[in-house]
Formats: sequence, structure tokens, C-alpha cells
Amino acid sequence: MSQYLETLNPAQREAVTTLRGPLLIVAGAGSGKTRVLTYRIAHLLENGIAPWNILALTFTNKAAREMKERIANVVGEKVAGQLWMGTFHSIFLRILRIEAETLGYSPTFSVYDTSASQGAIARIIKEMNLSTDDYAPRRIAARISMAKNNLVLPAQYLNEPLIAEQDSRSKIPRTGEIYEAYQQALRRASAMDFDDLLLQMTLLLGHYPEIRQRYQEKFAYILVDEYQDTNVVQNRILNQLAEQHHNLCVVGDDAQSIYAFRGAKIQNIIKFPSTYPELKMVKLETNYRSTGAIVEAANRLIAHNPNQIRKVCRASTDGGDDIEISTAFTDMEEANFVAQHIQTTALREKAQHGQFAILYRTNAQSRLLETGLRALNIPYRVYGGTSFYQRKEVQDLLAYFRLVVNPADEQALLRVINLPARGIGATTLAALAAGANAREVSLWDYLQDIERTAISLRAATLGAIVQFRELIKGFLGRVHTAEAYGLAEEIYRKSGLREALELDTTPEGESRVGNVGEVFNSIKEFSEAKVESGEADLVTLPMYLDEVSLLTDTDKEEEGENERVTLSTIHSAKGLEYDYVYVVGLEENIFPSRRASEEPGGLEEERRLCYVAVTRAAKHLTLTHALSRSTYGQSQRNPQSRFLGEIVPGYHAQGVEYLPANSSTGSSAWRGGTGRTAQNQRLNPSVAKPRGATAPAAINPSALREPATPPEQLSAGDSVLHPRFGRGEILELQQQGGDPRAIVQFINEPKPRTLVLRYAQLRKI
DNA sequence: CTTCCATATATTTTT
DNA sequence: TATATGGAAG
Repeated sequence: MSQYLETLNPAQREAVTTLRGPLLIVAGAGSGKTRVLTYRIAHLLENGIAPWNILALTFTNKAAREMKERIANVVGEKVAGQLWMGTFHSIFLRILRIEAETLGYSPTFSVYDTSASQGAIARIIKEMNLSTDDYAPRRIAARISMAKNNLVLPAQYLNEPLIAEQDSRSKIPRTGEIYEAYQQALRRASAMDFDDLLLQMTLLLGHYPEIRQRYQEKFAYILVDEYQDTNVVQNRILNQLAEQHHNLCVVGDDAQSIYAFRGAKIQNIIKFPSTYPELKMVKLETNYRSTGAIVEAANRLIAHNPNQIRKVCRASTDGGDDIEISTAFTDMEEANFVAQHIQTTALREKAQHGQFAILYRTNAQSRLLETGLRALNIPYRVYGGTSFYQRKEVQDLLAYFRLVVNPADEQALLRVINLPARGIGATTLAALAAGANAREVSLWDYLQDIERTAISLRAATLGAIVQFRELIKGFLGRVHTAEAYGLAEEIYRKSGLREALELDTTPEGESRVGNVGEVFNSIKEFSEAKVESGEADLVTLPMYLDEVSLLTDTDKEEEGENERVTLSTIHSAKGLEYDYVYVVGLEENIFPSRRASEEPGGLEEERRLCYVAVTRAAKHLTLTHALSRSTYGQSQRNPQSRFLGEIVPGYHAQGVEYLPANSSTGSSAWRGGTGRTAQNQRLNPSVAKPRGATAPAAINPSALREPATPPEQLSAGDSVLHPRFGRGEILELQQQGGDPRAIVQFINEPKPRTLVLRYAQLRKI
């Protein structure tokens, strides 16, 4: 027996060594799932299965990369590189590129990200003259995405009475038509959105038996990670591929299914046994990550969900710290408490900041937490949020690349045709779109003989269009032969994008230039990696685009990860673990969120989300809630989350009365010095042990009551105090125009702010 | 055609 | 409270 098998427990060993037939591995949190998957692949290889016959699918690039690395450690880089291992989307993209022509797509088809897809849908809604109040593009896009994820094509969508009824009740009866037009637009642009990468894949396998058979034979062994998060289409594809050999191994935990809102079907994992009656089921129930106290807390919580695959999770070690619960008066005090708690704990336990994570339900909650951490000089990083790749300047540049690779790409064309401003405005574009639509060709095709067809355009506008067309044409021929970096640079330069960006010397402008620089760095890194690994001799722009269009921020590794506290939504934290975890905002209407509790099954999903949050903690778990919280600028009071009582039976925030909602004068009224400002209890043993819990306020409130300095007495270089942002230095004063403004760098802010002096109430210090 | 200001709008989001 | 979007002025 191989050495690695000896390091596994019996259940893990069974999961690793059962090579043939359908296998369901129910893997509780922290049960060594990745280890099992890794060893299982190693074991397959050891038993003579060729790496190219193994398909291993994950949801995130990060998970794929991690597993690839770990397998490479066991079997070597060369063999690991030959595995078909990656995300659903990236693997299917790879296959769809090969088979594109069968489906009537160009092999250079574009991949639309969410914003491109929404843009295309918005265009159609406008062209159909529908009100964007009822037909909010976001909403329609979500509806279409849901349809695609559930394998409902436009024809079915239009014919399904149930859907028609739903849509007319929601006042969006023409959604089906939009869906149909959208799919046509995608084809004309030779583009697929994220959902299409799955949908077209299943259509390919469904409509072409010989192709299906080829892939069935090729992928004789299939492994799927996070199976509880698969949607209808993904599940269908898996069944299609596994039809012949039935060697389908899925790993998941129904208790951690948190993506139903994106179409994930928890039923896939629950019904897996009935799809494959001959299956073997293995339950991994030993949690090697968390202490007994944490595992028990998680078990108590999840026990409130009725629909589950039964399993009994046990900790590998008993005991551990009790779960800590803290009640704060306000969200700001909650944030300060957490920051303070982290500082004290890090000192006392000699723990690295990288071992701490603060988890919240919504991204908006990160702001106060950041302020709290900054006030104590605790380094942190915010996971997720606005992605690097969603920055305007980055998207603009990538749109140029996309257009050069696939000039039919309408969204890319629309994005850059007037960028930098060339005098091709909305009116002109509407005329062009009308012309293209009338002829049923892509915009790009329509531009080809625009000199003859567009009569109504002004000479200057026509000239600008022709010039742009020739600019793009100059790149087209070289896309597949030129090296990515050089071509990218040339595009950046010749398009005028570079000049336009570099002209802006404001701090924001400079950061934009920096971001573009990062893109170029990533092109270089990507190219070098591909050449070094021998995967390619020549790395072209299309290859880079395929990589980058399926990449998210979370995939980027950052410097100094170990020294920084992680701030993350619970969703983004799935799969990660930290010694010290703070789950904040445990209040009704926040967590569980109001919307979720209104939807059927929503509450259970929120509870699973909470389960995910709790099980991220290895050593110590702190739960916090605030009596009052400002949302959208308004103060709100929410009762404690029901989850608190489920985790710690009988828990009620004690010793604090609900205070009137925060008034405009600030919270200094109860910050005065006497009495505790927050209640903090250590539970179980049930004797509540209060302790002082509030961090020093970032800004001394009394200092702010002093009158502001009149604007005319301020000058650049002055140190000033702002009621909200605190201390800062004036970088520049702007007099031009109506209101005099000041650009101020605050010590607690990453970048300078521009303030209108009339309102800003700055005080010179 | 571009710029600016008012107004609306507001989960979670692996791809 | 921030941000996105759309209409009116430049």
C-alpha cells in the first residue's frame, strides 16, 4: 500500500481507494476534503489511469490551482499538467474553443463577463422601447441567467405558461422576447456569456452523439468538488459525460450549500443516490480544523434545518475556547470592539494577523470595520468587493484586446469606439446600430462599407469612424501570430488610450495608470509562465484573454497575506480557515437578511451561510451584534439574530436597554466615561462574564465641537481636522469655478478626498 | 457631443 | 451613506 494511504482515516481511505463506479463523498467542514481529492487523483494515476483521462472540476480557480499544486507534489509537475483539471467554466471553454464551429460559433468567440452581458441586455431593452423601470437590466439579466442555468432555452421560455404567468405578475411579460433577442445578439457578436459556457457545452454533448461519445471515452474518471453548488446545467453535463463509465466521484457538503440564489441546486447532492443507485457513499465526519466547542456550536445551529443528508460531525480534539458573544450599542462600536479584540488577542496569543478573519453578510459592512482597524494600525486586506478587473480603465483596455481578437464583439466595440473621445456619440451609435440591425449583421460588419451606406453622418463623424476602423484593422491579422505583450502595448499606444490616461495627473489618474501597468505585468507573468512550463512557445493575446476573462480578484495572490487581517463576506470566505474568526452583524434583517427570510427556503440558506461562517474558525469564535446600525445613512435597530440563540441556546443580550436611535449629535452621550459601552459575554459555562469591550474611539468627539476654520484662512500644507474623516493634510486648494475645494489626504484614508470647503467644516490644527 | 449636477437605488456572486 | 444613471446645460 502506498505510503500516503497510511496517513488517512478509514473513511478517507475508502474515499481514496474506491476508484470505479459512482461515489458520493459527503465531506463535512474541515474533514480533509482537499486531501482526499488530491490523494484520490494520485491513486488513480498510480493505478495506471492516464492523466488525460481524468477530469477534475472545481468552482474556483483558486481551488483548482491549489489542488494542482498539491497533486504536482505527489506525482510531479509533468503528469499533473496533463490532467484536465480546472473550473467548470475554464474546462468547458477549452472544449468549446475546439468544437466552436460545430455549434456555429467562431473559434475566436468572446466571453462576455457579467457587465458586458448586462450591457447587451440593456441595449435590447432600449431598442424594444421598454421602460427600464419595469425592465431593469439587472433584473432581466438575472432572470435570463436563471433560465439558462435551469436549461430553459428561449423557445421553451416563451412557451412555458408558468413562466409567462410569473413574468406578467412581475410586470415583465416580454422577458422571453428579450431573452430570444439577447441570444441572437450573442451569436451575432460571436460571444458567449458565463452561463453559455455551461449551456452550450450541454447542447454540444446533447446534439452530437459522436462528440459526446468522444468525451465520454476521454473522461473516463470524473471528480467534482463542491458538488452541492452545482446547478441544473452543470449536473446535466456531469451525467452526460459519466453516462458510459459511471466513474463519477462527487464531493460536497449539503450543509454548505450557499449559492441557491445563483441557481445552485442542493437537490443535486441530495438526489445523487437515486440517480446512481449502485453508488457508494462515504461520509467524512471528523473535523480536523476546529475545536470541539466550535464544532458543537455549528452542529447545534445546523440542526435547525430540516432538509439534510444526515451526518454526525465530530471534532478531532475536544474542548477549546467557549464561543464569545459581544453586544455593542452601535455598528461603530461593534467595529471598534472587534479591532480592539484582535489587537489584544494577537498580543496575548502571539498570533499573526493573518490568522484573524472578520466575516460579514454584506460588503457594505466592511467600511466601519476598516476604519476601526486603521485606527489601531492593524494591517488588513479586504477580500472580494470591487474587483480589479472591473475597474473602468482595466475593462477599457481589455475591451480593446477583445475587439482585436473578435471584431464582431459588439460590447467591446461599443465600449471603445469613442474611447478616448473621438466625437462618436450616442446619436451616431444609435444610427449605426439601426443600420446594422436592419441588415442583420454585426456592427463591425456594418462599419466595413460605412462610407457608402451611412448617408446621414457628418463628414467629421464619418472620418472618425473610418479612422477607428482602420486602427482596429491594423491589428486583426497579427492577433494569432504576434506575441501578446508587444501587441498589447501597441494597441494601448496607437489607440490613444495611453496618452489619454497619462494626461490625467491627479492621484486618481495616476492610480489608473498604475492599474493598467498591472495588466501589463500580468500579461508578462502569464506569458513567462506558459513558456517556462512548456505549454506554449508563443503566447498570444487570445490565450491571455481566455485566462483573464475567467479570473477574479480572489485569484490574485497578495503580498504579506500572513501579516494581515482578512475582511470578507461569508460567501467569499468559503473554503478558507482562520484561527480567530469574528462573525459580525448578527442581527435580524442583516443576518439573516430581510430579503432572504422572505423567500421560500431562504432562511435555511442563511442558516447554512452562518454554518459556513462558524466553521471557518479553528480556535476561537467571536460573534457580535449591534443594537443600532446605520444603513443607507439611516439609523436602524434590529433584534439579535435568531442564529445567536440557536448557537448558544437561551442567549439573550442582557443588561442593555435599547437606546434611542443614534442622533445627529453623535454617540458621545454614552461615551462619556462612566458605564460600559458594550456588553460582552463569554458563554458556556452560562455565567455571563461582562468585560469592558469598547475600543478607544478613532476620533475624540470633544475635539470636533470646536468651530471650523473659515475657508479663507486655510492653505495648502495645513494640518486639519474633519468631523468625520479625522486628521489630514491639505494637499491643494482649488479656487476655480463656484465652490472653493480642498484636496485633503486624511491619515485614515487610503487616497485623498476632494472636499467643498463651504460644507467641509475643516479645522486647522 | 460632452460635462455636470440632480435623482434614484440599495444582498450574497466561485465563473 | 456611496454610487450609478439620466437629463439639461455648455
